[in-house]
Parts: sequence; structure tokens; C-alpha cells
Amino acid sequence: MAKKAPEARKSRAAAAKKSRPLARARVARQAGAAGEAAPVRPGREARSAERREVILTAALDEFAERGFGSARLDDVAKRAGIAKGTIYLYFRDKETLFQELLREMLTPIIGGFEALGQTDIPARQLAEHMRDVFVHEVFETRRKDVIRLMIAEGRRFPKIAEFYHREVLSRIFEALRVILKRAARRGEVPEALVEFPHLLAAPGLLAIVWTGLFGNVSPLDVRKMMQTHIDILFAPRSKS
Amino acid sequence: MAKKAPEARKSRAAAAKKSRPLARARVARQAGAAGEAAPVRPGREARSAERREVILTAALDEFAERGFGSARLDDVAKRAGIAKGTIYLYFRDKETLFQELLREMLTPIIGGFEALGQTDIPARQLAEHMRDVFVHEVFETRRKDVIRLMIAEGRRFPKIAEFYHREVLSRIFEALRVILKRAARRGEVPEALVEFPHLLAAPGLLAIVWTGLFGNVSPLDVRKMMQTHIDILFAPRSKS
Amino acid sequence: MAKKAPEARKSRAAAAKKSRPLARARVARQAGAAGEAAPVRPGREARSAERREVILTAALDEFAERGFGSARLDDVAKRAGIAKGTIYLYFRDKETLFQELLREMLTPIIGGFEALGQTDIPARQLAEHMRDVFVHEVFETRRKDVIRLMIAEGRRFPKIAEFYHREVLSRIFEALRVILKRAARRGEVPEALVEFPHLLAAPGLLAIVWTGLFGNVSPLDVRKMMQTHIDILFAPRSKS
Amino acid sequence: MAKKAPEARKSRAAAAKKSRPLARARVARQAGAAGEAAPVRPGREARSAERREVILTAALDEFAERGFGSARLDDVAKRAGIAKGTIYLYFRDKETLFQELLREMLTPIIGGFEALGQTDIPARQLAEHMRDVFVHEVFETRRKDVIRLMIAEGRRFPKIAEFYHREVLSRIFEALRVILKRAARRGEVPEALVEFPHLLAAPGLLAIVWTGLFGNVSPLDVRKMMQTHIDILFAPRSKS
DNA sequence: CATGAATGAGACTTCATTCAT
DNA sequence: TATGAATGAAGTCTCATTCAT
Repeated sequence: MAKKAPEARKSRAAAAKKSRPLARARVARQAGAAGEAAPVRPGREARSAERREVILTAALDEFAERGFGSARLDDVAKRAGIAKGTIYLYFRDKETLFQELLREMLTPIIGGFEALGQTDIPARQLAEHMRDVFVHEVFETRRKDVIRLMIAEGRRFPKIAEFYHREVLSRIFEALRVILKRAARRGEVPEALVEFPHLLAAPGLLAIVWTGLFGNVSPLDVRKMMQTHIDILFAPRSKS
Repeated sequence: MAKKAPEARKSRAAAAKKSRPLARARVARQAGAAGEAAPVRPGREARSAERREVILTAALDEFAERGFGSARLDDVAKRAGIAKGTIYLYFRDKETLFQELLREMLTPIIGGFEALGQTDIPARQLAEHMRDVFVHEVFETRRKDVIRLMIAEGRRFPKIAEFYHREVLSRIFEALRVILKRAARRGEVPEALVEFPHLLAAPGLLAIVWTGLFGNVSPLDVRKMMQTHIDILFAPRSKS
Repeated sequence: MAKKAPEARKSRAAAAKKSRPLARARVARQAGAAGEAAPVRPGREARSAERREVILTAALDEFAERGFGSARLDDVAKRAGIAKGTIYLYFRDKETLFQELLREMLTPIIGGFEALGQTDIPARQLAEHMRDVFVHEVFETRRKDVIRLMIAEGRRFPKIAEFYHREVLSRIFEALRVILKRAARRGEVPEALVEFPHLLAAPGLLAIVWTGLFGNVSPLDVRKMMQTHIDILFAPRSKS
Repeated sequence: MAKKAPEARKSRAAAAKKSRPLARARVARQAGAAGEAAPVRPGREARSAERREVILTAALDEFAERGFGSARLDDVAKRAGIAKGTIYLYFRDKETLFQELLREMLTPIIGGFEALGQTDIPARQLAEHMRDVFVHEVFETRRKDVIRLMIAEGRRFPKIAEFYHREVLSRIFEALRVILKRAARRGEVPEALVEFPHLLAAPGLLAIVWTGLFGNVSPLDVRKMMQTHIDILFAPRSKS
């Protein structure tokens, strides 16, 4: 009875996930790099975490290229340089692989955003900082592909979408609202913007979508576009 | 995608496509509606075109819900109320069906946009008109799903993406540039905006993506957001 | 998502089952044989039922030879002379195929047994009749293999076992008890036998198991053994 | 059964088998129990034999529950509390494990049976003794499961079946024939029974099969049934 | 034109077996 | 010896596509 009861049995993957091997892996590798009493060959845990990451990376490539439904785990394995079956030591099934891919590669972005609400730098300066972070940490990274995936397939994985909204977007937006409110009080931005931090994010979204679809036929200077947008938003205005 | 059909053989569906049955269908139905010498039972061509459209509509539903790779033609047929084989009388294969779906349901939007460049109404008024058109003709329509599909799967169908860019976007953007240039000269919008009509479209894109992913957990007043954006873009500014 | 949600979708097989195509198939084929206004080529329904039966027969062969777990549907298809996928037009999955195989090929045995309770022939004569029925209708038939399968795999399909017990065995045993009681009153059989009709069936069971395991190394004259058993059970006894 | 190992290569497990570690194990443990110069920690051989037995026990559980084809060595290992690979230190492969399981757990039953032919106790008394042995040593033991396994899977392992017949059944039956012949001469049992000692065994077989399949829906008083059978067989009869 | 049964390539997943540690 | 991660052959099941009716 090959394909039955996918819910029932718990693969080791589940356990592995809970111990956050990703984090440990990084530590382990750093230790290895530092060479302090670290074994030349990485330990089992480290190797396991490394494998996991290799698979996730390969999966991102394949999913980004063909979409969830059309991607083949066979190709993921090939790209990761492992055997087909190995994937199943780390992930229960294709869907789980996909979901953990999104979940884990999406989370780290939150990073320092929340702290930003505390600072008191001018909003414009902050916006320009965010623009840089976006360009360097997202747009020029694989994270861009993760977001593309989220956009493309998110509807069929409402759990993931909700998670992303709750854990990432709503937090960022909350921080943004604080900042924008202060800026609006100072007259730096129009009052109305406070209600729609979305507008700050819109060009970034467009950048990702546009370059994905028309990048080679009609390239886009993302940084400049975002700068233009900032210039408009923060332009000194007559009254308010 | 099992069983790749030899690229060579062209089914009748392909031939049918070239004669643009959609156009014919419209004519036929109008004739029927007008009742001028039209047979009670719609003619063959009309019925054929109707079928085609039924299939396309059903296909849009399925593709939008599950993505290209995961959608099943079986379900498309069921939803369209026809037999599976019938699809192949109208479309060469799944991929062709998908491409024609995008191609045909995307085109009509261009509509009167190009004419807009000619008029001389104030840019702001025009922007507000465009906003209404977007909300009513796209956002509140199935077209929203077509665009979503384009965003989600476009990368794997570069021909379609290119087509869309060439036939739709570049034309609209060209018209927009003309308008924006005029408006900038009048000081209605910042000069820099001329280079990036994308910024005008960004909120619309965000609206589609956002509601698709987070619509039920965090609804968005699209019209108001777009109005806010327009207010900011066209705000009277100090110098500039 | 290939192997997901086996419970969700209902294949046509389920519907087909409910209309008992087996019965219809027989009728159809008889009509065909009789030739009365019957089409030379069997109709769709008939062909479908025929197919179903072909699959069941092939399945019985494979399951009997290798057991449920080790049998390959691929081989079933090959043996049935059809494509692998065709099986799934008639049965939801391997397990369903197996269960319906048992269920349908086990039922017909009940046949006239229940009527036997009504008759008034001497118990011994009846026992000998049953012996003949067993030998000719079960032991020398494919039904023997079905029972073997039931014995071998029944534990893992409690539903089937229960069904078999309820629909077949308990009825036969009930009829037997009636007969035995009457016979015991006449002194034909020992009173104690009434409580254990199982003892009447035991040699039949042994025959099936024995020939399956040791048939070629140590053949068994089943008829004679059963006759011997009857002779002993119905032997005229001293007192009671 | 994936990856058929080349028949040629013999693992250490195979070698171990030939030296009959089971026998050695018993000796070792007895020595341990007696405490004569036995190390506190059981010796290598003893531990090895113990492991072997642990594996066999776990294997019996799994095979009995799911059948040979559906049982997973992974589960056997888990149940035995060892690693998967360890199984292969003791058994060449799954099939070998299964065969040795049957072979070794089936053999011991022969026990004193052969000696019985020599004694001169009345046949009825002997039959009742056998009944007790069966109930206590087989029916109420794991051996019942071994026999069930034999019945269920024996056809696909003719070697095992033949072995079992040769080493166990034929011997028992031979002893029985001697006893029955003597009993028949004394008029204790009908002459015809001599040819079919099977009939003596049939109720036992039925008991095992019946309780396996219908035990919970229709329990069976095995001892009483067997007693009834004995009463009938040995009932004093009119003439012969 | 339309149907839907049939096909079979190919996807996902399992699991017996191996092997570096 | 013992381990359990890794392998990959092979099994189950799906679904795009064909074709006889």
C-alpha cells in the first residue's frame, strides 16, 4: 500500500525541523571555519542540516522555474546532487517541502524592521534605507524568487499566506504606521499615507513581478524607480 | 504534462484558432440577439464559438484555483459541462489552452487606452478615470484572475509574457508617457514620474496580489488606496 | 500532487459498483448468446462489466499467487490484457480492488444453502450433498483460491471478514444447526454436534489449506476424506 | 522487494545461520542461569543469539499483522529496539528472515510427539492429551501466529512448506497412524480414520483460522469443540 | 461534432538494502 | 558489532492525450 496515510507516519523530517537544524548548521559551519577544536569533517547534525539546506535551495530553483505543480522532485534531487529518496528523509512530501521552503526563507526578512519603529531618524531617510535593504537583501537575492513563489502559489496554501501575513507583513506594516504617523505629524508625508503603508511596498512588488515577466524585454532600473517614488512621497507640499 | 504531443501535427483546434473564432462568435451572437434572419438554433459557427468560450471560462476557473501544472483538464471539462475529449476539438493541448486563455482574455483590456493619449483632459481626472476602469473592469471581474495567472505562470510562457508586454503594457505605458509629459510640463505631476509610469500601475498590481493572498484575513479598500495614491501623486507641490 | 486525498475524489468505479454491473454483465452476455435482437458487438455497459470481470479474474490470480502486499497491479493489468491505468477506471485503488474481489466472489456461494433447512431429507444424505457441492463448486473452482485469500489476508481486512461471516457463514451455520438438531433428535448424529457445526466444515477447510501448501508433495483425496468424516459422524452409535 | 540482492553473495548472517546460533544461545543462557563460571555480562555468542531471537520475535509480530509483502523491516527493527541495518547482520534479507522465522519457530512443536507412538496408553486418552498440548502450547501461544503465517504465505515459499511437511507433519502423522491403527484394532476408532489422521487435526486448524478471522465477532470455545470432536470420534459404535 | 473509455508515460512515494562512521 | 543516513529500484496512482463509437 504505497501511497496511503500520508498523515499518519511521522518522518524524521518532522523531528529534524523542530530542532531548527538550520540555525545549528550555521553555528556548526562557523565553528568549522574557525577551526577551534572542530572536527575537520562536519558532524552528523551539521551534515544533516547542510543537506536540508541543499535540498531547499534546489527546490527553490525548481519551484521558481516551473511552479509547484509542474516541478518534479526528481529534478530537485538531481539538482541537489542526492538520490530521490533522500528528500523524504527531510520532508514528508512535496507539499511539505514547498511549505517549509516558503516558511523558512520568508521569515528572516523581518529582521530589524521592528526595531525601526523605535528610532527617530527622518522618515525619508528611513525609506531610503528600506529601499536599499529591499534591493540588496531581496531583489538581488534568491529571496526575490521566494516572494515570487509566494505570489504565484500562495492562494493554494492559505496557511502559508496567513502565516506570512501574520508573522511578516503585519509586523512590518505596524512598524511603518508608527513611523508614518510621526512623519505625517511633522508634515513629511501626507496624512493619508498612514492608512496605506501598502503604497510604500507597491513599487517593490511591481519590481519583482515586472522583472520576472518582462525583465529581458524591458529592463527596469528598480533603484531609480523606488527613488522616484520616494521623491514623490516625501516631496515638500504646499499645504498638506 | 504527460505524453508530449509531437510538435508537428496540428489539430483542427489549431486551425480554428487562427480564424479567430472568438471574433466570429461575437458577431454571431449579436446577430442572434438582433434576430435578423437568424435561425432559432444558433448556427454551427456560433455554437462552436460558444463552446470555445465555455471551455475558456471553465479553464480560467481551474487554472486560477490550482495553477497550470496542478489543474486537470478533466475538471475543466466537468466544469464546462462537456466531455474531456471535446476540449481537444478546440485546443491542441493543455498548454495551448492555457496560452490562448491568457492571450484572448488579456487583450480586450487595451480598449480605449490608446485613445486617451489624444485627449486633453487634466491628468488627474484621467488618472481617476483609469482607476475606475481598473476597479470595475479588472478588479471586480474575472480579468483580475487572468492577471493573477499571468503573474503566477508568466515566467514559464515567455512568449505570452512578451506578447502581453508588446500588445498591452507597452502601448498603455506609451500613452501614459505622453499624458504624463504634458502633465509634468503643466506642473501637475513631478517630472520624474514620466520615466516610470510603472508607479501608476503599482497599486493596482498590489491590490490584485494582496487580495488574492490576504483578502480574507486583511481586506483592502482598493478604491480608497488608489485614490490616496492619486492624491499624493497629484498633490500641489512647493517648487519642483 | 499525485497521491493525495485518496478518499476525496470518487472514481467512476464507485458508481459502477453500486449498479452491480456484474449482474448486468451476465444478462447482457446471455442476451448476446441468445442473439435475440442483440447487437453483434456488446454494448458499452456489457463491455464495461466484462472488463471489470476480466480485471477481477486477473487480480485473483495475482493475489492468490503472491498475496495482497506482494502482488503488483502492473501484473494484474498485464494478465488482464489492459493498460495499467484502466484498472483505476473500475476500482479506486489496490485495496478496493482486493476487497471487492473477495466480496463479490465470496457471496454467490450462499446459494441454496439456506433452503436446505426447510427440506426433510436425512441429514446424512444432506451432508453428502454438501460434500459434493463443496468439492465441485468450491474445491475444484477458483472459489477455492478466494477462500484461501480470505484465510490468508482476512485479518487485515476486518470489514471483509465480518461481512463474510455475517452474510455467508452465519447463515449457513444457522441452517446447519436446524438440520443437525432434527437429526440429533432422530439419533442420526450426536447431540453435541449441534453446538459445533464448525466440525462439519473443518475437513473442507483443511482440504483447501492442505492442498494449497502440500498438494504436490502429499496429495489428498478430499472426497474420500470428507466421506470418511461423514461416515464417522453419522455412524450408528451404541447409546447416544 | 526492491533491489534483489545477487543470489551469490552470502552475508555473515547466512554463515551465522548455518552454525545454528539458536542452539548455542540456549546452551549459553543455561550456562548463565547455572552461573558456572559465566561472566556477569553475557558473552558475545549469547548476546548475539539473544539479539537474533529479539529480531525474530519482532518479525513475527509484524509479519503476522501485515503479511510478508506488506511488513516493513523498518518496523521490525523499531519493534526490536535496534537499528535497521542490524537486521542484516543476522539475516541475509527479508525473505531469509521470514523463512528462518517459520523454520525455527515451527520446529520445536514436534517435541515428544514421535515418542507417543511407543507408548501404549488408550488412544482417546492420547487424543485428549494432544488436545491439551495444542491448546496450551499452540493455540494460546505465539505459535498460533506462526502457523497462521505458514497458512497465509506458505504457497510462495514451497521450500518452507515442504520442510514443514517433511520435518513436522509427516512425522506426527506417522506416529498418529501407528496409534490409530492400534486403536482401530481394539475398536476404539473406526478403521477408516487410520488413512486420514488429517481429520484429527482439522478442528485445530479451524480453530486457528476461525479465531483469526472471526474471533471477536463470533468467539469459539476451542477446547470444548475439540472435546466434542473427540467424543464423536471415540464414541462406542454399534458394530464397527 | 461529441463522447468517454482506454492508454501509458511519468509523477510521487516507499522501502529493502548498503555502507561510511 | 551496531548504526541510521543514503540509495534507487520498483510500486501505486494520475492525467494528458487518443480514438472507436
